[in-house]
Amino acid sequence: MISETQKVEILSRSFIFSALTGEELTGLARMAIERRFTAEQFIFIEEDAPDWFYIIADGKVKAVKHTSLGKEIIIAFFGNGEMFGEVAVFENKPYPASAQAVSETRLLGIRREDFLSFLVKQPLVALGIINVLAGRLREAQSRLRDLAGERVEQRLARMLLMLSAKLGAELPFTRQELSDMAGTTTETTIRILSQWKSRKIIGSVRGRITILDETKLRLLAEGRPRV
Amino acid sequence: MISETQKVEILSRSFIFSALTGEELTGLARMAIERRFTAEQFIFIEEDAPDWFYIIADGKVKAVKHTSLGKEIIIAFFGNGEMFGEVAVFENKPYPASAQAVSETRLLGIRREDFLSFLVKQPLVALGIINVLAGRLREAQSRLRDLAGERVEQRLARMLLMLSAKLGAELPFTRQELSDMAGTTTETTIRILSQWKSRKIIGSVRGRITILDETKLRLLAEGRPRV
DNA sequence: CGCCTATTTGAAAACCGTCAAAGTATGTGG
DNA sequence: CCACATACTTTGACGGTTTTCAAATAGGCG
Repeated sequence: MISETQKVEILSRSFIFSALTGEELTGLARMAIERRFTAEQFIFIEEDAPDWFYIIADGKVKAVKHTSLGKEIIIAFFGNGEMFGEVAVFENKPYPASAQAVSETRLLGIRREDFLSFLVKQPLVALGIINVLAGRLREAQSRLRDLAGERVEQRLARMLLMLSAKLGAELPFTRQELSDMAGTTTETTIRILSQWKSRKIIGSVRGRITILDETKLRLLAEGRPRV
Repeated sequence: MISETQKVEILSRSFIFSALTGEELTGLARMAIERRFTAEQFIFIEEDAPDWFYIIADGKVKAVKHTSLGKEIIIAFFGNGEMFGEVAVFENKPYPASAQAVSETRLLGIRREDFLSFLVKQPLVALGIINVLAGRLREAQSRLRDLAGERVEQRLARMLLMLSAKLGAELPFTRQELSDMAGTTTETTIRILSQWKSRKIIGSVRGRITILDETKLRLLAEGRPRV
């Protein structure tokens, strides 16, 4: 169990609540409950009822969908201070994807109705949410373009660049995860990354990839032949 | 030139403004100007400055992006009463895609700053926008999964089902447009649609596709072999 | 040390894109 | 009303990219 003060502290680190006063944050904190998950544990499953809106206090969560043959596709990763589950909550429809903890994770959960009634009184928070949703749509559209029209090598290069823009040059992902994000297979990802590794474009150790030569990666992302 | 009353009438047909009073609509109408476009004409181009937010009064608009080799990818279609350009406007970053009129189109355009200052005073409109953005994210995520993991035949089936859920069984698209949405080529689309046509799953005449057997299409979308 | 997961490599085949050419509607102007 | 231009549709053959299947290696943790 954590204190109200700690909840306020966690909420205040989230972009969408940055405009709130201490008092408003306290009001929000009173609606929030803490939930803990271990690595691999599911927070909700696609098609579940949209009862909870979440903010990550500490940890990492992935949103996944599955193809008709059961292949996992990673839709997004979320880290500290980020919200998720919002699409379902705002539409009042089942969650469009499953949410799974990637590592030990602490969340603050707020009930759908509580959060919506809070939201109508907080136009600035609504604007912040609009901003975040717009950003996610922009990213989704970019990925749609890549998946619909680019080769695997370019998709992987773009994926690494997108991730490193958000997380830095050290990327804590396995080849499997990268494949599930780029819409390809582990084997293909390995073949391409091995090549890049021998050309000193990236470095890697088990479950961790480092971008060494961003310039060359950018050329690969643009599909210039024989970089 | 159209009258204020007509603008109010057009705005009132839009979902996001359904909560507004006549007076509020009039205020919004005063900020809006009418713009007309002929088929094929570009309303804005990817990377343009995000100066305008648009509502479609009458017509049809597509959002397109291009791959590194120049192939066109259709991100979305918008029809009467729908907004577009919002991602750029809310993030205050360049438009993430180009917007092109598909047919003769009339728009209402509102300047970014005008619209944002209107928005902070209208929490219900903000909630409506959140709702629309959430819906678009849901759709984008579903397409991401399809593009990343499903075969072309299944992608086409799903695309047709998604479009028909929105527009009805009569779909005004060419095979080229369908290909650009499903991330494939005209030839492949034709080969698959021809097969479906001979199996009476769809019908088609130049630039128009009719869904005849939705049940079978659903099975194809799920990838059941030999339906 | 031994297990489990991540990574690697190879070979064969499937899927789909590419290229080339031709057929068929629709509309236009003479 | 016909002839032509244009865009959409169709078909076939070929080949490349990527998946699939199988098996082996390597690194980290209890």
